[in-house]
Amino acid sequence: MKISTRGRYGLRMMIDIAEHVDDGPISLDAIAERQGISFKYAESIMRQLVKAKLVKSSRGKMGGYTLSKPTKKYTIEEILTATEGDLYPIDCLSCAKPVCPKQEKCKARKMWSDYYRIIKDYFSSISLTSLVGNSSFYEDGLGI
Amino acid sequence: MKISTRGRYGLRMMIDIAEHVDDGPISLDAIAERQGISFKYAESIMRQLVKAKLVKSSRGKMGGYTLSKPTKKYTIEEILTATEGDLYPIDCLSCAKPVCPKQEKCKARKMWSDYYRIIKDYFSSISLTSLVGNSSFYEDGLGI
DNA sequence: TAAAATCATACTAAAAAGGTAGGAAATAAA
DNA sequence: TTTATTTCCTACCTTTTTAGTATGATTTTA
Repeated sequence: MKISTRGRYGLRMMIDIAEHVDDGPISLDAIAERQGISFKYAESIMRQLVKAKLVKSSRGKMGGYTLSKPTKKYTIEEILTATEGDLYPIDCLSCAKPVCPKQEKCKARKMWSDYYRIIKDYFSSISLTSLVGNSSFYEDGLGI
Repeated sequence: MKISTRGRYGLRMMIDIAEHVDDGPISLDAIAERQGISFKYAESIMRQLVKAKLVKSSRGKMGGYTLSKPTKKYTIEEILTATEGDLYPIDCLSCAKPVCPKQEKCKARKMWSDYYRIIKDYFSSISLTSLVGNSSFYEDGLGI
């Protein structure tokens, strides 16, 4: 039930880009440096974010990464899904998986699907803006 | 963000004991057989449940496991906590861990602690009774 | 054209998950 | 009191996932 470093680092990288959104493309070098993540590991996480179309990349000198839409349009749900994979607590809730043979008899399936709905709604309700800069959502000083 | 087999199997084992609560101590052999879990693996999961005082054991011939309180008094939260470990999404929320040096600046801590509260409350609100037999909570036929 | 940047593939080490093995200790029934 | 049945305990093994590294190709702008 723990989130992995990919999810945590991915979120921090998105926050980092959002906080430098006015500076043009942000190089991975700068992001990895600021976030204290190795360049190579950050690179592999960034690839997931690009693949999920959450960030746009520009190559070559002066290149880097930029958000593909306004900060406030991002939800934490889509960022976590891109980096962690789906948020299902159990694989058998996924459409992609073959139907569990015990599904009809399974006494906990509804509990898990309700749980999934709750956490998905929760993360969908929080925008990236909430985690950026002096956000009101976090004005109590609690802090990833 | 996935639950492990220990959590899922542990829950099924608790349901199994609850469904045979009137039959005296239930042998692990019978539980493992019915649940399709290897005896040895079930044994190691059961040890956690005993340690957490969720079930009582009686040794020797005719021995086995029994609930240590009425079925309806169990919450899913305590069963998952016993088998999965704590439900924290990130370790730094745990009191047992040293305080994170970035805690004051951390922009996501409140998001994670709110998340923890939500899922803890959710699982605390569901009793084991809900998952046993022809329960009303699951009368729609959805099924672990 | 050279430096700075992303892109792509493959590999490795450490940790966690999942599962086994063998036997000791306790207890109730024969 | 013996024997079969049962839980208890420690240690170990295998597989999968996580976390991170290495090497080099490709693209682009100054």
